Amino acid sequence: MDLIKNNASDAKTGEGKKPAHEQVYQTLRSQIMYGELVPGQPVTIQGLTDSLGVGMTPVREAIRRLISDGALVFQGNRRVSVPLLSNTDVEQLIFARISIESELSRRATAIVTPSDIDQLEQLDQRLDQTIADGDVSGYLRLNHQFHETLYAHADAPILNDLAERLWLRFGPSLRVVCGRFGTHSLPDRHKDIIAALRARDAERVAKATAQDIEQGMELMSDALTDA
Amino acid sequence: MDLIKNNASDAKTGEGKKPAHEQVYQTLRSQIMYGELVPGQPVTIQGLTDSLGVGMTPVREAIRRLISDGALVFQGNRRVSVPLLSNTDVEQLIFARISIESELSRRATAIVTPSDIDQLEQLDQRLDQTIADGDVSGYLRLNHQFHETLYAHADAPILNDLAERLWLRFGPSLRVVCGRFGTHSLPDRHKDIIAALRARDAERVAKATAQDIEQGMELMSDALTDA
DNA sequence: CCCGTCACAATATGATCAAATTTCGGACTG
DNA sequence: CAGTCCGAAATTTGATCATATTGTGACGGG
Repeated sequence: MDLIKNNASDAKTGEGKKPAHEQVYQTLRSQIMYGELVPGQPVTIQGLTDSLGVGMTPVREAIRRLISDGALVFQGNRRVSVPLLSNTDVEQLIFARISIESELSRRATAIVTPSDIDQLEQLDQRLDQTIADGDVSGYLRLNHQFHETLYAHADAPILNDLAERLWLRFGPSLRVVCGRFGTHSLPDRHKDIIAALRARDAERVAKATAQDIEQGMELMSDALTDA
Repeated sequence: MDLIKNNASDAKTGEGKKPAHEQVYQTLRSQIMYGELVPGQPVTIQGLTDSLGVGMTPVREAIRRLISDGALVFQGNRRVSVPLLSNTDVEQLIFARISIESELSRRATAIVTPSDIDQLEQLDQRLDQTIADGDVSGYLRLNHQFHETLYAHADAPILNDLAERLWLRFGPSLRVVCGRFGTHSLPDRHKDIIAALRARDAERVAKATAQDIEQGMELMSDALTDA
């Protein structure tokens, strides 16, 4: 919330000078992706201008962008909310994720360096820790970071973009599942992925990725059906 | 409860019920998709406010949305333009289109009614006419409409959304290809698709769709390489 | 050739208008 | 007499615009 005023102060850090609408977008995107906003929860422009302390134009732009991303939906007349996934939605997401992300894994296999793989392994170890601790937020962030890091090495920006879009769609619902079942039931095929990466076996990497996705998503599907 | 009220005030566009930012989005989207804006061409906010006769807020929102769609790109410093596809871009688009759109075709096969198929055939006949006439704009619109109509019967909004996004990306470049080579060299696997639909052979429909996509996209790839 | 100044375009805010939902009051019915 | 239903006013929210501010790039002078 203080991210608006510090334009002048942290100009020396070299990181700043992002426009406000970009910051609002990043903030909201993170809140949605990691489930700080509950599915079905309404989102109002004026509420956000108030809570974020910026004018309405940047908020409007960020919301439009997130709607286009599928991270927010246009609920009837002039009302937006975090989407609630139906069973058919989840089923489509499973197909799309497996298609796109398996390919990203496959492409990354030939490109990653051994040190990249080490970095992934480190991420996975921290991920295991969050699972052991029951740290849902940490799990969501690190799980995403693991996949994001892997896919970043595929050198395929368009496919990457599609994958990001898919993650934005199921992020909020994944949080709900974790909140209900805890982290212990979560699947983790990451060790298979890492081993296959070391072996430079692209098909095995793709297969492990597909399994990781399928298990996680079907868990989500079951939980949503139950609700 | 929704009585139709005629807004006689808006004389410029002639119709009135959608918000302005939505109209701006649709207009720009259409111009980009059907190649009325050339790839690489810069797009300015003020230019659009002037030419479209609306304030800048709606224009800004529309542009953000189109950037998120991948239909426009953020060229460095506060400048946006229609994207120019590289070879690796096209190659990724081929993969994604075949993955997603083949599945849409597959799903549509079980759902389409005979009259739906007749409608598709009618579209395809009009499409042939545009090819014979060398009518590039008509070809682009009808070709898109053919696929859109087919996919609409797949009852898979999320996959549909992904497909639309992909079309937005290659639309402008497709126009360039047609402008260079004319319409006669364009592939048309639509008759295979229609025949397979009538036979209710989902795999054959998917295969024909994949071939239609691959031929068209590779033609585009060649043309871009040549340039 | 470098630096300062000027101009233009984009960003951001607040005000204003329109629409919709909600709430409150009254009337009608059981 | 009480409960419910309908309608109008009020509040809340969204949409648009006009305007001020800021940053960037270009042009000209030193």
